[in-house]
Amino acid sequence: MQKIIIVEDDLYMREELEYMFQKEGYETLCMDSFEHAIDDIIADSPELVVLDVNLPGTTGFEICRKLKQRSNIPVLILTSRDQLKDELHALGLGADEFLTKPCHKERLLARVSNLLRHYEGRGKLVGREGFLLDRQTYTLYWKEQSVILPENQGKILDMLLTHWGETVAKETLCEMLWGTTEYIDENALQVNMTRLKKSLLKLGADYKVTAIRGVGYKVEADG
Amino acid sequence: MQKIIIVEDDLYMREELEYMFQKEGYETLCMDSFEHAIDDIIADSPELVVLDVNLPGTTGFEICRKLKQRSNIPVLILTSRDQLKDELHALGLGADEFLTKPCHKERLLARVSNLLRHYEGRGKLVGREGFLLDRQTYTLYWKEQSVILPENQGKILDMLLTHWGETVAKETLCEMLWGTTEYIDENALQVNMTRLKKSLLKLGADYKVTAIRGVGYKVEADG
DNA sequence: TGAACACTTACAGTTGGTGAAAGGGGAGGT
DNA sequence: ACCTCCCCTTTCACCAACTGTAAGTGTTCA
Repeated sequence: MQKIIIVEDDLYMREELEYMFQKEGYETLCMDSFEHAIDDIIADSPELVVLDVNLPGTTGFEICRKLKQRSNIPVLILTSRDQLKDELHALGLGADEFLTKPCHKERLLARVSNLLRHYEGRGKLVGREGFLLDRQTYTLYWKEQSVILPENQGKILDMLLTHWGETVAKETLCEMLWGTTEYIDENALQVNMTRLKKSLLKLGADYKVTAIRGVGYKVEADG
Repeated sequence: MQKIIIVEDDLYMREELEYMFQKEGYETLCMDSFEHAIDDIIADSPELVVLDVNLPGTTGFEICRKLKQRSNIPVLILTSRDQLKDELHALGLGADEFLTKPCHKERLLARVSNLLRHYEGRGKLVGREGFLLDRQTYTLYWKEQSVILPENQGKILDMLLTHWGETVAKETLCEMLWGTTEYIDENALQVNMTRLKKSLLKLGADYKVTAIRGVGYKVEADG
């Protein structure tokens, strides 16, 4: 079942949305604490996030921006301010849809289903805008190009992308690839790293894999 | 450069849209004949199609429906009728965006760029909604699943999908695969067909490949 | 019933991913 | 300056997957 996370502080609105989505067959989850919203949402990896703009202590715009930096989860922004500049701002931040309250129930549901349709069938993707990896097939998408990575390179890149910004320990990578931390063949890992780097280079992507001496590896913007 | 096809019968509106898109850096192409619109659009394979609803002899809805049956090209429907039911109808037909005229220039451009962003990095896809093939990697997407097809199976399915509904001659398929019509090894084609069928079956897709005795093959809905 | 035509299976050749091994290169510390 | 880890790179042999050939079975239609 497709899961929708609703981030909204107004209780009445929240319950109305939840009822509406559940009646349509979606699984819903509401958030009323906004401190660790980003991490919570990513950990839950829903099919869609519905964000209110006016939230105590933060804004939907801010959550949207941070969320889009670290994931590819679809975002719908819902607000009572129907200013054009809000809509442009939201779309500029990477929001996928922008609707104003009050909104016809049918329109909201149609737009939600439209949004989910766009993301459906793509498998689960990780990465940033324009640099995405299909976790099922290890197909890497970059600027109109798509390349299939061999299994090991795909697994490594998957792990690195889900921990964007962090350094992933060599032990973690070895365990994921071969299921063992005891006898670690670091050489095999290095060879696969070389191959992954070569793949990224050949693709011309603006991202590269960097070694952190004595610790592990991480991905970062190139140049 | 990203190409946008504008289907609009009103000359003034057409030129205004064309000017706006060109100023923004898009390549534009206008259509004023609507008889072979579908085939022309697919042959041109633009990054986006902007459709007016009221057209002489047909409607934007009709073009959208037919286009979506045979391709995955993004469609934006632009109309002066701002009825909710039109919007629901458009989205129901598979349109990706629906806007009403008159529309703020900024809003239109923001929505267009939003739409293009969604399709970017997916490579070129053929097929129907929910049953799509990446022509670069031969990755087949079906209901949250994604599978990589071997080159030959991919090429065959690509050819069959781009000619949805039609029967593709065995000679055509052989020529595409091996570049020869003279010495046709039909057996090799049959073996690859068997393998493709098995792949589709394994995936559980609602589509199958059928042989047309003495002619060739085609894809159709299963069951 | 017979003759095309389509389907299926088995097999061997080729290609491409994989880890082992070994040598080269660079950063950091003494 | 030198030495020592650690990381990078290349080469080689093994293995899995894709491919066409071949041969045999099943199906359709006159």
